[in-house]
Amino acid sequence: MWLEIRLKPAEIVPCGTIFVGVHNTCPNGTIFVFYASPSPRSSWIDIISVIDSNQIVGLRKSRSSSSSSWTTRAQELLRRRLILEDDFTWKIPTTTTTTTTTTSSSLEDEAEDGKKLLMLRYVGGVDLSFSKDDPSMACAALVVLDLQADATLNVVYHDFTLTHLHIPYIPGFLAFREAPVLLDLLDKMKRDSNPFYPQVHAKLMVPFVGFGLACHLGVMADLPTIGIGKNLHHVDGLTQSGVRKLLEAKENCAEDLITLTGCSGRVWGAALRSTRGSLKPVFISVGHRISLDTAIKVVKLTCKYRVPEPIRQADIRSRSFLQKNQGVIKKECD
DNA sequence: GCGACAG
DNA sequence: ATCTTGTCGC
Repeated sequence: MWLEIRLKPAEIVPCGTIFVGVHNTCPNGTIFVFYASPSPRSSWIDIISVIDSNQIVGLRKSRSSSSSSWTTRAQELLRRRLILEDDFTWKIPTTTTTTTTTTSSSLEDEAEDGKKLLMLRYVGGVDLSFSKDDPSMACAALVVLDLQADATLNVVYHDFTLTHLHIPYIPGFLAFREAPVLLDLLDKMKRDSNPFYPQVHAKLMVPFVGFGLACHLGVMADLPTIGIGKNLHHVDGLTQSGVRKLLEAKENCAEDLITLTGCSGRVWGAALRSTRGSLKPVFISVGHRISLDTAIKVVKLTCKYRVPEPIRQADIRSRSFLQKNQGVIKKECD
């Protein structure tokens, strides 16, 4: 539900559009406010808390003390709930190189306290594709892959939503644009009690930054999440060319992996050359309820190609679904 | 201060 | 993100 206010040039400079409303990326008791300025650089997003119907508190984004990036109050509220350590009940399969038919490559294992530990099996992935003709039209995809012992990475579930996105892309605020429809897809799957729902022994992979989409979705859906980026969002002194240089320097090292530490000393994630042939790395960050080390292990397990398979499949399938169906949608609108 | 910036 | 053509290599 949205209230859209179009401002006249006299009211604010530069003039733009303010959206106010409830939003499924909002913590309870809060309202989403989004100002889309003609210049994306000066757009902002925030969530305000509601005291009663007439009073509101809190406003505007604030400068994060730990880095050079901007965060909103919304992101700060969600960050309080973020868990940065492993917090799940499953076990990670051994890497493919060591899976020499361990006769009982068992799907269960005994934990120290006697509890059964399930092997990680269902890994989710999400992505959005956009229409060329109508940039506001998008197809969101959720896929779940089966991470069997033979590592075939079969897609066992997929679902799509065609939608219109009224919130523009602003670096640092991607989650406000893409999280709502992805949360809907997850909710639908959970409501249906789908056996492949990536809840207990699974993960969802999404692009990231700071408190980015992966963290945002992870907290909102209460799922362990990993952030995957094909490009690096430049924060805290980190640049893609800088990372490239570091990787070149490590050219002959065994591990094609570097930790991304910003000028502030904060560790933002890792850059990994996931395929032997790829010069360009993928960028990994923790989302929710997972450590960076574990996140990297899971990414390695799901990399048939440069981009981890859950993300790749979500990307491919969302694009083809959009191309098959946007014509149908257009006809309906006539 | 300005510019850089996931998709 | 989106649009392309060809091209190289297994």
